[in-house]
Amino acid sequence: MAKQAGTSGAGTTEALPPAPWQRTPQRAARRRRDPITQEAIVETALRILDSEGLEGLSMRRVAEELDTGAASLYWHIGSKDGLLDLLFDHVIGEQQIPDPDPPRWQEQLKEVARLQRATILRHRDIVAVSLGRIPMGPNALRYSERVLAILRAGGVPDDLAVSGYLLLIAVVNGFTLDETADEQPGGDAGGPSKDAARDYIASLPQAQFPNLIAVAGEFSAVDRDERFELLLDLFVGGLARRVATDEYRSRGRSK
Amino acid sequence: MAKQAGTSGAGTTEALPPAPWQRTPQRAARRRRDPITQEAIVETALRILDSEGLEGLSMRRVAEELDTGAASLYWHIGSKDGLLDLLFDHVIGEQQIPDPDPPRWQEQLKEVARLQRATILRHRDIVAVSLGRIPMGPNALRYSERVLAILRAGGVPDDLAVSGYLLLIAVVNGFTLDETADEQPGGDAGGPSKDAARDYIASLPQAQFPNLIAVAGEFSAVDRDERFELLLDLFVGGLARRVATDEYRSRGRSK
DNA sequence: ACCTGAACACCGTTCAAGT
DNA sequence: ACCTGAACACCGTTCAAGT
Repeated sequence: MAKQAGTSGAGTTEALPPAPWQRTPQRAARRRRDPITQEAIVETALRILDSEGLEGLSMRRVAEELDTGAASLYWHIGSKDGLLDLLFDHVIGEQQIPDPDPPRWQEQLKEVARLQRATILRHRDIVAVSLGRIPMGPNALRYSERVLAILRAGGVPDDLAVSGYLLLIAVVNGFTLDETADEQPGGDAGGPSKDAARDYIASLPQAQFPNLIAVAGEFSAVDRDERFELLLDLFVGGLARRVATDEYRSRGRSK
Repeated sequence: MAKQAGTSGAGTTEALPPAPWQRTPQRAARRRRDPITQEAIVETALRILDSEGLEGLSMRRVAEELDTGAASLYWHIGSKDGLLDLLFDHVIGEQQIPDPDPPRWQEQLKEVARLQRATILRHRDIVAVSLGRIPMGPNALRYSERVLAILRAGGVPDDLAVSGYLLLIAVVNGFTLDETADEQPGGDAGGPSKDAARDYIASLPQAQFPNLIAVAGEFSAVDRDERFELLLDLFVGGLARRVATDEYRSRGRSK
């Protein structure tokens, strides 16, 4: 709580070399280096998001990590909301979408979905950041381009390609949103909530909740990876069948 | 910005009857009545959520609407987070799930999804509230019970019923989450972002974004209701086919 | 061109004190 | 049992001022 000299202080110690007996706090080597680029701000923000969650991500916290005051950030980014825009696009850029391999478009689409899920699980609170944001940054555009390439190369007609693309990312978002709600606490070992929920359901009045009680065991029986694959099967399978149906219909009509 | 006398004031006007020439601000009649029940707090919070969004929903704002200070709320609710729990469950309670009609289970499941979407669109920011929350309140349990009843009465085996139920609400959440991102501004007439996005995409370098540009028109062509119905078809259709497959497989194995 | 300290108008929450 | 004012430790953002 007390101010540590030379850590977040006023800069009066700048000219002094570090006294050799002071235990240097690990990253002290950076010390007033790299002149606060926009990129450095985004990377710092992402690190804080991962380690402390969206709650812990404040301008003051980012600034502290960069050895400055919060006000200094506003020359590089317009606002916290603007920073979150950059953060969102940065994370989208982490996904490496493969080149189209037409006969494998269904499997490739599933790969895209698995990649999205993995990215969200790696940066759990990013889905909260994405909430009110339309993905329109440079990385988001490249991402869209490459996913659409897979669908169109696979022979999916344009209207279904767009709807399928938009629905897929929305659906994966929904799944992981639900999934990340389960274990909020940062370093909590084991999950009390999953089994606790099952026990709680089992203790409910039988007369009022016959169905819920009957299936209580199933809530924790299927694991999440399996459930995710089921979702992909339902969705991508349905999309493929739709493509086939439309092809059949338009062939029948034109010939 | 200036304080209006007698509207959010300190309560010194309590004994005075309302002067007949003052235009009474519609609900001024309440005036220091009902002794701040938990329910009143929740309802006030929901009204603020709807009119001003989650951003505008602060303890102080809720208290103001109830003619008190923020501190007074803490005797009735544990914390703001606790209030959001109550708010979430309250909104879930708005959904009226029909009694099972076994042969119509697929259509009924779609109805459940449409109801969920309508509820979210009626309280747009509720999806942000639901973010880290596991639906375990009394209304959520009743809701789960009734949806599961529809699935099981329809002959869906327990494991698929649970997965199907969980996936459906997640998927609808994802869809509406995406949908509500488009027009954030409160009373904005017309949507600039939809067409603006299309125009922006059209202005991109052809060489880098051939697919995105080719389908630019499709982004705004299909309307949201239609896209939502497509999602329901893909999902519920897929689930039904899965049920049939499993039935066939288990019959084949046992006989 | 880039950074800073101090201030403004907010937050959620606590706590001693009132009735 | 219920409510209150004042305070605490935070926010995002602005702005005059420094180099």
